[in-house]
Formats: sequence, structure tokens, C-alpha cells
Amino acid sequence: MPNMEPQAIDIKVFQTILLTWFKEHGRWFPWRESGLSSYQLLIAEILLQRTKAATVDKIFTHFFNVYPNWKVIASAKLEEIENTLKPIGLHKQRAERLQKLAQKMNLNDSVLLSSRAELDAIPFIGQYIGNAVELLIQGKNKPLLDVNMARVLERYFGHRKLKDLRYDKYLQALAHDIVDHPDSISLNWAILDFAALVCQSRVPKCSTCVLQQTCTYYLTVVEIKNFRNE
DNA sequence: AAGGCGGGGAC
DNA sequence: GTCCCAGCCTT
Repeated sequence: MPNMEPQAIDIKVFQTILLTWFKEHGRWFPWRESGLSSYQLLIAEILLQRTKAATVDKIFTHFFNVYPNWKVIASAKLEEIENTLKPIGLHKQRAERLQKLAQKMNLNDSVLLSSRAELDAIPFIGQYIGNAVELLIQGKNKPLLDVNMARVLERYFGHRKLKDLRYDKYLQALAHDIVDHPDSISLNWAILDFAALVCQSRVPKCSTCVLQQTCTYYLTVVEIKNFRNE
């Protein structure tokens, strides 16, 4: 039964193995540095939407040199923001949203970012970024549940029922249980890095995967193929 | 539930 | 050329 809620021991194994993997193979990005402002953290999440982390990395430093705070974005020319964002795509949409957000946040971002109710009322902040703010700014144990984390969890523990991951109770509960850990941030990053480097969408590297012995996908799909020598 | 946004890298 | 990427809004 792939949709059964996993036992606590299963989650513990998953957490422990991935954190160990992360210490050796985890990626480094500037937005993971300590001491970033809530401005930088929030902008980073918007830049990362539907965009590879390595791609965002290329313009990240430059972007904050040009736009160091909400005020500068709020008063900038929209076309210039678009040009700055062009190399990472979705630039027209993102530039407009960033500027509107900046005009709102410029007043009092510390208040707006302090509670989930406030966050949910802000345009362009959905479930993912809401969780990211709670995790990275408020210090809560919340999952960065995107298509990549979903893919890892579903391959390992079993597939969700609903197409839209935001409404799938099983996947939501599972993700929350997984990152309910003293080092929730590292665990989140570990899963995202693992998704990008090992448990990839098209050709996952199962043969060298540290989770293969306990992975549903490996045990029910990959190993059977190997047995048949396909 | 489905469509649109988008350049860039991997294959 | 095709697929995918730290989503979200509109219809």
C-alpha cells in the first residue's frame, strides 16, 4: 500500500541517511549564507520559482548590488528590472510582481512577514513561499515542498493521490513529518539537493543512491528491471 | 483542472 | 529538438 502513512522509524531512517549525504554532497549557494535580510531571503525565493538554482546563482549577487532593498526596487524603472532578470526567464512577470511586492513591503515588511495569516494575504506569496518564510525567517519546521521534494518523497514513500500537491493531504502530512527535525533547514536543503543531484526527474541515479535499500521506487521498479536485465 | 509565463542547461 | 527548473495567478 504505497499511500499508507509511513512509520516513525521509516522517517527517522530517511532523515538520518539524507543528512549524512548532505554533509558530503550538499550544494552551496549565496542565499544559504547566514545573516541575510528578510528582503534578500524573500527575493531569492521568487527568483528560484521554476528556475534552476544554478541559473539564479549567476545573477544573484549582481541583482542585490543593483537592488539592495525594497525601496530601490519600488522606485526603479520596470523595464530595467526586466532586463536584470532576463537571463533567468519569467522576467516580465517576475519584474512586475517584485515591484508591486516592494511597494507593499517597503512600508513594514517585518510585520507582514511575522505571521502566516499576513503572508497568505499578500499577492504572489503562495504555499511554497509562505512555508519558506516560516522556515527561514520565523524558525519553524516547515517543508520547502515543490515538485522536486515531492518527487523524492513519492518515489521513496509512495505516490500521492491528487495531481496538485498543494491539496494532497498525504503528501502534505508526509512532508511536514519529514522536516519536523531539530535541523529542519538542513533537512530541507538536503532533500532539494538530493533531488537535483541524485533523484533526478528523468534519469535518477538509483545504482549509486544511498537510499536504494529502503526506497519504494528502487525496490518495486528499478530492481525488477535489473532482474529482467532490461 | 488547465493554461501561461521563459531563458538556459542537460541530454 | 525536448524536457525540466526552490510557483503562482487567472480562467
